Amino acid sequence: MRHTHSCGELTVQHTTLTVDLIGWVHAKRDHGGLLFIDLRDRTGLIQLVIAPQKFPDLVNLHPESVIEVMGTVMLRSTETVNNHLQTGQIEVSVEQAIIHNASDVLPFSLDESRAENVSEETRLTYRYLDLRRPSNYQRLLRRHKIAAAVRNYLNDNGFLEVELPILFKTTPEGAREFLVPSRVNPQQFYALAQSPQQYKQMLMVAGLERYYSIARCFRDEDLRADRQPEFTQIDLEMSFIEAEDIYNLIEGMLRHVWKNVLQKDLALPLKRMRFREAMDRFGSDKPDTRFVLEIQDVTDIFAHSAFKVFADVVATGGVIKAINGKGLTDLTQGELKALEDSAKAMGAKGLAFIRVEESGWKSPISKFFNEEEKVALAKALSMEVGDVVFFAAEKWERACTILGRIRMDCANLLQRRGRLSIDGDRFDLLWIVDFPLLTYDDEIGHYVATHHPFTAPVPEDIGLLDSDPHTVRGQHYDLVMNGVELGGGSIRIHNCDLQRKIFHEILKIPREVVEDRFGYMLRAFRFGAPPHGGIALGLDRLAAMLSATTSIRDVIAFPKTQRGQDLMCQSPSPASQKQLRELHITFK
RNA sequence: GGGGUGGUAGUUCAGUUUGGCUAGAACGUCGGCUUGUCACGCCGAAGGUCGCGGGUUCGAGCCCCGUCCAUCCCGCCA
Repeated sequence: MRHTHSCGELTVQHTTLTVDLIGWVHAKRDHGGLLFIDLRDRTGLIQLVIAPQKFPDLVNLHPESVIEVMGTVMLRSTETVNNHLQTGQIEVSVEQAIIHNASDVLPFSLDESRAENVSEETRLTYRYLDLRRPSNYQRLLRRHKIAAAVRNYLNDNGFLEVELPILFKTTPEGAREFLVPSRVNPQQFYALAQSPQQYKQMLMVAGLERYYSIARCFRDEDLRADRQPEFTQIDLEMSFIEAEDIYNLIEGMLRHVWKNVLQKDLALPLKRMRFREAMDRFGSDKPDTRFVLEIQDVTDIFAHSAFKVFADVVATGGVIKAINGKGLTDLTQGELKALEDSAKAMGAKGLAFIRVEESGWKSPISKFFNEEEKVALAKALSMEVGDVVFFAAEKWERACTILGRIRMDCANLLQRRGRLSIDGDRFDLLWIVDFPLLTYDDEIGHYVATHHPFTAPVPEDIGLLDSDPHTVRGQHYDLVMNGVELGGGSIRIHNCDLQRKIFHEILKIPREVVEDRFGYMLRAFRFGAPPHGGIALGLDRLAAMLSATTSIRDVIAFPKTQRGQDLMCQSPSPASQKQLRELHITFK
């Protein structure tokens, strides 16, 4: 390498030294008889002092040009020291300069305060420029450190890193897949792996005992702020273990990451919460427990109410849930409307409410309540003047999720009013456990796997598979942080007969489909399959949250837009007729 | 597949409510000046397919219909 130092590493100790630096022109200040250039590389900035008459070419350079300079490190005079700059006590007096690449005028400013506001569309089109911003570099650096800490920890705990195939086969259940036509097998397709799930289970049968990979996964579903068509999982699987072993391992791994990346101690063990409790109290299977605002069940109060709407719901097996938006009686009409829209988006018909004001309750429904009901309700929800209470009267799960959404909306409103503050570096981690193994799907008329069909039932519930399938608990666990699902895993089925029963009798997958898609797996389970289980954590989400950003696009080098396009290289793009012919693809 | 928000100069936005003069501002760019700045400063100039297509109108950035793109959410994500 030709340069002697990085820009950011220079200090007063280098004074009088002759150095060779190379980097980008971060900023240029032309004073006519004197020229300043801030030279930048990934380590930081250093001010160059230049006599413009000696280097006329430097005067007309655009920012982001790449130059190399040789010069002497000088101590700045006290009145010219810049305390905002790491290297602000020194500067380099330039004696020689080479322009390696004069930049065109930039399509947008890379100045942090301005670039933040530039549309993502523009920034993604010129992603290689956007990534030059120090904040973006820091995010990729942090992601790298997380991955490195994870690898170190797992390596030290007896894990083998194994790369598993990305070209897999289509599976009947699960997410929509990307199909890849096979040239040498006409009319046959691979599917890009949604996850290494089945391969890693085969590794356990193969006797590896402990496997991990930082695995790329592909799902052809619609995108969100925290969803990309390709994403990365910290994927691992272990043999001869129980759920407790996974909790211990992952908690240790997280502590290692927190220590190495954030220089913080993570308090262990992590809390655990049953699925049922998470739904009842927070209206979500990924509860944000950083603030209270809990949901209350008021079904009993209104079981025999004169208010027909509530009584009817209870009579048909539904529940009445309520949440107290503490101190939000100053809701504007617009905010109330927005809450109503939220509720409707979650499947509610409307959003009943009570405003608790000095003059009494203001509500479209409270006139139907009798005194006894009002007293009980006020007590159950600790209603005080200034509060607003919202209701959901629905089937249990829907009532929970509606108010779960309202809870998050209320928290946002309270934050905007400055009445609720959530510490930016607070991380509430917890395990969600005791999920139901199966969920009944009304549309198709039978049960589907709540997570995936390989999840083992809790042993003492296996007998209920035939009689009460909905009560069977799965040995599944989700890891949740600040209301975001960081990952999930389970103890797997390793018994051929049980796996077959789940496929055939419970999930009603036709016999020939099972044979075609999972036949190899069932066969493997007849040759000494060890008890095993594992987990997958979303690296993108983890990196995003540890970088204090809500969009995983911020921690992915080259993310795709909501329509799955890469704006920089313009993919996807049409294929040539020749390629299509070779792949045996014809369009009508 | 559905709903919300947005698209005006290179960038970020105002202008759309109530259709009406040559569509503005800041930053950037270009030219000039400037030896201690670090968001340098001062003077001047250029820069527009108002996303695209159609319609209404004497007249459309603004109203109507369609469409494309971005983004957020619902569905979906075993």
